Amino acid sequence: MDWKHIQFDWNHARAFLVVADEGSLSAAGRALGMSQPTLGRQISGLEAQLNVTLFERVGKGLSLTQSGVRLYEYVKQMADAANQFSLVAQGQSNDVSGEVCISLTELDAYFRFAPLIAKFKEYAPNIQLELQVSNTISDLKRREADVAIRYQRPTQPDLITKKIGSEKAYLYGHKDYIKHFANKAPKDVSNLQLIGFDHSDQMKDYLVSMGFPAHKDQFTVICKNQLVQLQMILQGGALAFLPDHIAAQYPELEPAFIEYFTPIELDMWLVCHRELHTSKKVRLVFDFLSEQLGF
Amino acid sequence: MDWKHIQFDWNHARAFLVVADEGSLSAAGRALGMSQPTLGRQISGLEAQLNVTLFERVGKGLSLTQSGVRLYEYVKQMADAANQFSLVAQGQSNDVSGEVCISLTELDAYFRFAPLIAKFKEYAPNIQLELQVSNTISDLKRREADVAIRYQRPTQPDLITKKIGSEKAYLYGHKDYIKHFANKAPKDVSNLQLIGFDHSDQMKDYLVSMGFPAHKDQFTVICKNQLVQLQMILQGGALAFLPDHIAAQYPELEPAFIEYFTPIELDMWLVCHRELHTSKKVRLVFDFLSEQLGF
DNA sequence: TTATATATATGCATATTTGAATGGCTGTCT
DNA sequence: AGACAGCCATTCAAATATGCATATATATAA
Repeated sequence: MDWKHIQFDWNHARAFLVVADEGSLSAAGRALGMSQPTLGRQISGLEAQLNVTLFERVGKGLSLTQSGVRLYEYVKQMADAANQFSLVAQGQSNDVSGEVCISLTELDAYFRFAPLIAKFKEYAPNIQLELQVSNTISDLKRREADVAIRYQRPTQPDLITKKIGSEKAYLYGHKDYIKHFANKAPKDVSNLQLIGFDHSDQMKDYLVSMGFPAHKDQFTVICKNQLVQLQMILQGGALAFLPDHIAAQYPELEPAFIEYFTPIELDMWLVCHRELHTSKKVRLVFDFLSEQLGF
Repeated sequence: MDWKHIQFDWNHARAFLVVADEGSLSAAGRALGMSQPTLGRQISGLEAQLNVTLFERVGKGLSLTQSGVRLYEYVKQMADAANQFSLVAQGQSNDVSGEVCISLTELDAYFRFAPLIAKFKEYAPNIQLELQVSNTISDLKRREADVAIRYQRPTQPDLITKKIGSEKAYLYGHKDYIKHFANKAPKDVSNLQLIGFDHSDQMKDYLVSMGFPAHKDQFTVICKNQLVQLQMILQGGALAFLPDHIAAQYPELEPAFIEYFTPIELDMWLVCHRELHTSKKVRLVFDFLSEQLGF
């Protein structure tokens, strides 16, 4: 390997980037927590070492020369890599260790989080995760979980929330079952079997509001566990609500009465205690989920 | 902009890279022109700052930890960008200025070099180029040119040579002209008109060796200037040798007797005085041409 | 085992880099 | 015009990083 081309002072390169972005030595100094003379000397040093004039000193502030503009691109690349480096280093950091508890739904745990665990292990090898898989909303205030994925915007003011996505839910069923009432309107279909979420009338009322004369008797099964619901509709013989990104993974599933319904729109929120957000390990998990699950 | 993630010491990151590549602090010190204790302290400093153990001290030499392996990728990226930075900086350098004389053929000047001048201006704004366009081989020893593109390997020992490509030359002509003797063998075509390069019998002898009974009388025009030759065969009525990459730019040109000839193979050499190669400006031009025209 | 070569770690004198203070310059607002 | 705010350059003492000399550890080979 030939190292002679990387022998210039890399910290000076960083100074160059920040000064170019901030527009002045003073501003760069503030942004970087260094003094203005230091930045000035670093820039001069780099210019001397490279024999290139990077800035034109023009009264108030500096401005990049043409050479500076051309070189900017490459320090930018260095900084991007440095950023990644730092980010990954944070995860590998020895003092980021311990357990973090995540509350999420069965569907998210199964379909969204499970594929990420290998990546997470690389990202933060010293953190152990506890998954609290349920559809009941855990109480972050009582520390039932450190981070939660929710489908309703939390109202408590002392929580940090971040919208990380949105999805649509349709009424899905096995295509063989749906075939029986293809082209029919919901009101013309009798004896349709539904799988309900709980004993509340929420789902029934929603269907009725869409012009579907649903009745309590049609709820063959009531089950909060969405994975079980999914398994049931895969067997055919009943319909249930399912987010479309999950139904898309099963070619045998099809939406029912798609032209009669407006889908249920659900926003996906990442939630965390305000004070926990200052904890390195929790923050790391929060950021990881936000980055991996986000838009 | 948020700079807090790039606040670690970038020079320490470089130390990390070199130590990882060289396998030991001492080797890295030698490679980098620094002392072994310095490298050692830089690595320790980085480890302390990131709170990550990068190396395992294992008797003789160090070896990367798992965290080190993961982070290596990113310092590598930093170094790649740093390399680019340095390379471009060299071109922008104020002390790389002056005139450099390039000797090349008309075809290369016209077709290969002309498209590069804007890029070269960016690459080295302070260098002025003089092009010596001719097909006679300039004498680099007498400083008739600083850099030359040649199609014969130079034999003088005090020249730096680098093979930067190879091309094939066929006998080309306008397709309307070639139509007249389509499917005929060269020996069955009488009165074919050729454009010769000089008064030597080189071209004639080559054609004869290929089973083409060429005769001196058939050389309508003798002209060393290849651009003029090209212009003439574009008018139709004669054939001339032309590198295929140039003929490819003119759809109206077609190779003649392609199945009866093995093409002339030409290697393209970049040549430069051995002592001139230590001159920054000449070296820069040499490297630029090598990179831009090379394979 | 012992000698050797090569590695890392440490103490210390020296060289370099840094920040606070200061002065000078430029553009802006009243 | 004059006061002011914001910037860069310089000075100098203090903090920091560096290299040399050297002590120590570990493989390899006689």
